[in-house]
Amino acid sequence: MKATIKEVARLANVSVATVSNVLNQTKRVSPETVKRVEDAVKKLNYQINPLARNFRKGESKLIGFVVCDLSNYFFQDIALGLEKRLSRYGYRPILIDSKENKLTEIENVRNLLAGSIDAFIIAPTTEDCSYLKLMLEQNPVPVVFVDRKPVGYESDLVLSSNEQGGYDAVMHLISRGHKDIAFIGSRFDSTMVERAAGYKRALVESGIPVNANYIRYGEGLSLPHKELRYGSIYQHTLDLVTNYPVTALFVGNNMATIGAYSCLKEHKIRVPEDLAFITFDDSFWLTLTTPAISAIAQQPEKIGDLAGKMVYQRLCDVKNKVNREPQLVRIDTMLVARTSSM
Amino acid sequence: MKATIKEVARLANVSVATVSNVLNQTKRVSPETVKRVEDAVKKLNYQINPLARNFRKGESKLIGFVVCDLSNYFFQDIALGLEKRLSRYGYRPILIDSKENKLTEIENVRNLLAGSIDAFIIAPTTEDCSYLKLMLEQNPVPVVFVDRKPVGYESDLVLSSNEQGGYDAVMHLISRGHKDIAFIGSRFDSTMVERAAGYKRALVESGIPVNANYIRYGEGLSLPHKELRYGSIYQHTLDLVTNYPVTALFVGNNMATIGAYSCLKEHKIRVPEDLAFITFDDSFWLTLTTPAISAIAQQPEKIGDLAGKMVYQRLCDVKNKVNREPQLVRIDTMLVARTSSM
DNA sequence: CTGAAAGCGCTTACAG
DNA sequence: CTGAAAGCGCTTACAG
Repeated sequence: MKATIKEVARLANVSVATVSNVLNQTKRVSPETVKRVEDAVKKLNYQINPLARNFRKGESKLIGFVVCDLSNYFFQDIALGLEKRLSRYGYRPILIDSKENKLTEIENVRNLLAGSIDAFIIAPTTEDCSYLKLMLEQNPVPVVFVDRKPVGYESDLVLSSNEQGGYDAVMHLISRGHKDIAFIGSRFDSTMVERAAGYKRALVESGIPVNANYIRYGEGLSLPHKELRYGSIYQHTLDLVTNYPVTALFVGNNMATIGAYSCLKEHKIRVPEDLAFITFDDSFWLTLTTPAISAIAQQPEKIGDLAGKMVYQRLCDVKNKVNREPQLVRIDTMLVARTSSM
Repeated sequence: MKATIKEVARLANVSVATVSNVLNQTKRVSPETVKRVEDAVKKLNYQINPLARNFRKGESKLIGFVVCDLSNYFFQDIALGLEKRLSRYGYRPILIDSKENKLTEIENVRNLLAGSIDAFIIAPTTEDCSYLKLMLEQNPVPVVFVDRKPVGYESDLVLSSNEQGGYDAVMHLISRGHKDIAFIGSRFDSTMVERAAGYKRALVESGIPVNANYIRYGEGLSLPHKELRYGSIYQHTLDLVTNYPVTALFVGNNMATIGAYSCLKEHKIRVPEDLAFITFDDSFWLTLTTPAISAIAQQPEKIGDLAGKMVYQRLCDVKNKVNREPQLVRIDTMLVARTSSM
């Protein structure tokens, strides 16, 4: 059925070693021999058997992308960038959803590891990633983290400029005359804390006192989009607009915006007249709402691209027995001002 | 470093064949021997090397999901259902984006095939899938199609009840008193034609003449969400509301709705007062617009789940040398009426 | 019920 | 520059 390297060798009248060397350009082979081999390959329509090669080389060419919440399209966009980059190197990502559940994440990593993955890219569900120490001890593979900063496991890391993004969002609101500005993060984690830090810096620099009541965090559950709208973000939003004189709201990510904006809509809070609104994460539907929603745009595809680059570098380092310090890279964000904050 | 089956055999004082048989339950082994093997496995923390096993068995446990347009979240939701189902069988999907380009699709299939994929699930970019005949000739693997009906290659197929969904959408509009109802499909393909057929049946059954000017198709390009809004769908929408006395619009899918709804918003067409609106595909953001948008909901996760089931069945059939006719399965849709059509 | 052995299709020191 | 040969870690007839 499918030709093997042996048959190519026979037809070309050379050894399998030579065929392999021609195919992989691992050794110099005389031009005439190369020609004979290539002709035989063409004639037999030979294609290398990757199963055999991977087995032999002890690699799978698969990279596990373990995502805290795949229903968040932000991560799917990261996956797009990742796939594009990895395919250039002959690698493929395996996507797997942790559903914001630490145990699921650990189970996923364990499964992938047992399935002979070559490396990991992880958007962790919680900060504590010390479990990786034990799991990767016997079987060390490179890890690159994205979007959320891990604790307990030192490795490469790609993050957005969260603090600066938060700062830009709030400076924008302040420039529009707002002073009573609230922040709602989707959950209490390093990423949201960074965005809140930018929020605070903008206030402090502008001489506006920071009011602890104005800073909220949700639970960051992985819920179907439909249920999101009645979760804690919705409640925080309602509480803020009902019981506090806030005139502007900065929401920490796209998922939280679903809850917050649903609340404003249902309670007929006029945006921006009653409440100016801006979110982290740009999405196509932010222009289809009335009014269109302002955002601090992240660059998820770029994050994925870079993570792919970095993990490949590590893979090369392993082969070349090079040792480098873990790296932290930040990706810029950009203010996109729309009617909701104008 | 990592223990092999040989070491387990030595420690348990049995042959590697016996260890393999215990591990895979391929043969009866005496309880005492089983115990000895299991103890050895535990002691050495042995894990089977999937690379070796896959090579030996000639399978990769990977299934290629070749998607016409991954930026359409509908397909990402299918992927979610697919992944869940396949993981039960020990398989994993490899996602790959054809970007609505036939050549890219063919190239993707070729690449995956060279990468030793065990089967395909394909959402084809165009109807003509005859290229598969040649490519799978030397290396036949099961194929299941989803969402779009192929021509030139007979295989299993999972589709939504498009005709019925279109019918339901339009009957809903008619029940609200509309007679001048337009349809815009994202592109001219079998799926959109089916939805248009439901549209026509509803009109005919209600004694409303079918007006050819009211039926439009876009180009179905894979564009970034932001550019979609100024494509042909936008133009068709503008033409319809400007030059024809239409009072209701039925849009063929979620992507087209981005273009159509952007147009209505920009031209301040009041929905539903000036124009009632309903789309195919439900999405979370349809409730965040003003007004909320009615939809014929598909069940993408269920489609993915079923496609996974069917492809697995085929894989089993191949092993058991069973031959079955290609199967076509339809998944129900559901009317979700919101303010845009009320 | 158990084991010895062949072999899947490659890659890679090693020898010449 | 080329080839003979070992071997990666399994599974699977086959023999007993």
